[in-house]
Amino acid sequence: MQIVKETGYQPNAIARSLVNKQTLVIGVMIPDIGNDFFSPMVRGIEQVVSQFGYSLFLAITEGKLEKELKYLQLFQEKQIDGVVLSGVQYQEHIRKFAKESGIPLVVVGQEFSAHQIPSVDIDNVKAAYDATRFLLEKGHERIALISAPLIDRSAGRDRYEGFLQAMREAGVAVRDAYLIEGDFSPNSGYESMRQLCGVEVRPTAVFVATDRMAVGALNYLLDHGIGVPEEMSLIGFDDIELASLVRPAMCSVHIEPMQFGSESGKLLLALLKDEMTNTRITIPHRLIIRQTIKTLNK
Amino acid sequence: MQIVKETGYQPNAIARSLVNKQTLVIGVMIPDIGNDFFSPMVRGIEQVVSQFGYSLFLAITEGKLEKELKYLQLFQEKQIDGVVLSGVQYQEHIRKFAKESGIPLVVVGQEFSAHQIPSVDIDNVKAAYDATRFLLEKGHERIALISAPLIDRSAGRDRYEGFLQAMREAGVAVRDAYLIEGDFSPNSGYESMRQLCGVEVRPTAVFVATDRMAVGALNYLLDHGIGVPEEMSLIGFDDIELASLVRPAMCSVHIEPMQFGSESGKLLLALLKDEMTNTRITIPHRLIIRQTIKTLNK
DNA sequence: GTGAAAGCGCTAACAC
DNA sequence: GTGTTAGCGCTTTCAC
Repeated sequence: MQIVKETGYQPNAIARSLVNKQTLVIGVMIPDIGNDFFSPMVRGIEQVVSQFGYSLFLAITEGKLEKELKYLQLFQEKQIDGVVLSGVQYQEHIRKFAKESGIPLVVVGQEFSAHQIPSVDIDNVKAAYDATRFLLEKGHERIALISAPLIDRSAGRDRYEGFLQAMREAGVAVRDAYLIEGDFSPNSGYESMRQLCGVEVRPTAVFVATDRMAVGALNYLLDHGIGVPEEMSLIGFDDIELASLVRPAMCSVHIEPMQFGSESGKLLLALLKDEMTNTRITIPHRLIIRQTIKTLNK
Repeated sequence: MQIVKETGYQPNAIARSLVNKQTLVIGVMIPDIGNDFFSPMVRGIEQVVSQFGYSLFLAITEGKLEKELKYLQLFQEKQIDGVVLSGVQYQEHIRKFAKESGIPLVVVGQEFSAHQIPSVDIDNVKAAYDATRFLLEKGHERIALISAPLIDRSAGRDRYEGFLQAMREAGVAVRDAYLIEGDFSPNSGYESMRQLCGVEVRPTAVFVATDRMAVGALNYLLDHGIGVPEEMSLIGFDDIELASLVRPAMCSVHIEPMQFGSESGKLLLALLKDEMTNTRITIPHRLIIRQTIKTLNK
């Protein structure tokens, strides 16, 4: 033991992994790291798995299929113990990976449970329903929606459905001109709001499916002297820091990205111990009321 | 080869690494991943090293010494090929690591070159000098500084020095009450601005050492009906997306965090091939003029 | 208890 | 060229 200290001996984890068939590393595959959802998520994963000796292998795909495939293979070659992935474009390869690799896998923020893959997500349709309901309760009826791309199941389709559901339930019709599809960027929010303001009968409120687009929408109003919330109410989704930093501070649907990470980390850890399987975890959400919603007296 | 396909054979990179003494992974150690500087930096690293077959091992330290030490050791145990680190608190251990581990290392956004460690950074004092100089040229003389914590060499001390240097050179005195030290948070910017507005002779402009604090400062002004830039000019530093998303859009010193990553990736790659050593790379910066600076006629 | 040996899956070096 | 073997640094097994 004295010799160990004197020579500065460091055990070789590679050799150990070779015999133990366990690398103590978990792979995290995401499209982008500079993102208000993915980066706290990664932190959440790190926080829980590091307590059990695991470290992270980061796979940034930039949303490219080729990189997704490359990293999926790398996960196998490097004998990764488990993987959590999010924001995947092409589900087919993931399913194949899940079946053939034998590596425990959990998916975050995406619907995969139909394929027997454990996942953690929020209830997007319920959350969008809640946001819309809130606008309705404040007396708004001419409510528009700036949605995320509808090919995106969670942020796009599900939130779109939740919006429609609330409107339908309240018995208020929604005009086609009030339904606009953005592309996630602040700029698309800006342009969508420009369109909305050009409609003959302008809406009194808009639900924007992501905060980044909502800030763009807000900026259009600010830049054109349209009072918020006096002339137009606004509620976003995600409650990223930006929502509270902007003025007027924006109403939003709060979710906790770090919680997605910690929950998926826990799920994966359980999978690695062969405990349970095929679970689906739903993270709670809540409305955050700030300055961008006006109460209308009908 | 047919058999290979039929059996779905995957080579075992662990075994390969054991004999090759090369893991093709590079370690990235940062305090926080949800950060407008670190996350694009990581992306920059990934983009260049992935082209050469390397992947990333992510070490998130949360600024804790214990985690820094743990990961430094893990880097050795896991036979990481190279490491890039940023935002390190305790330099002593890094130096020791650099000398004893034999693992190529590059440091980003921090001054380490005195210790023979390759680094990439901007010229913080020059950048702060330029920002201050710009304010001076616009006719301002009562200029305040909201600095980052002065224990931080790059964002704190260096930018502080650059500010003073420009003021001294212009021959304009700076009052003690105009020098406030923030803590990086938007809220500290908010409170610092409150202090500044309470001074008998209010400044006409303030240079804020980071955009996040600058947004806090801006919000104080907005919340208290103080016109920006009519009554108070503002320039931030970093040019994070937030700076352009806020209204009025903020002037800032632009740096390209991704470039820090790609440059450090290139440097590390060179080190791994035994090309050069002990280099120091300086990333250029530039002023971004938006809506928060007023021109004064003296 | 302490010590020697086998083997994890690969690559390199050596034969044939 | 094709085939065999040694050995990377560790853990586990088996003998003593």
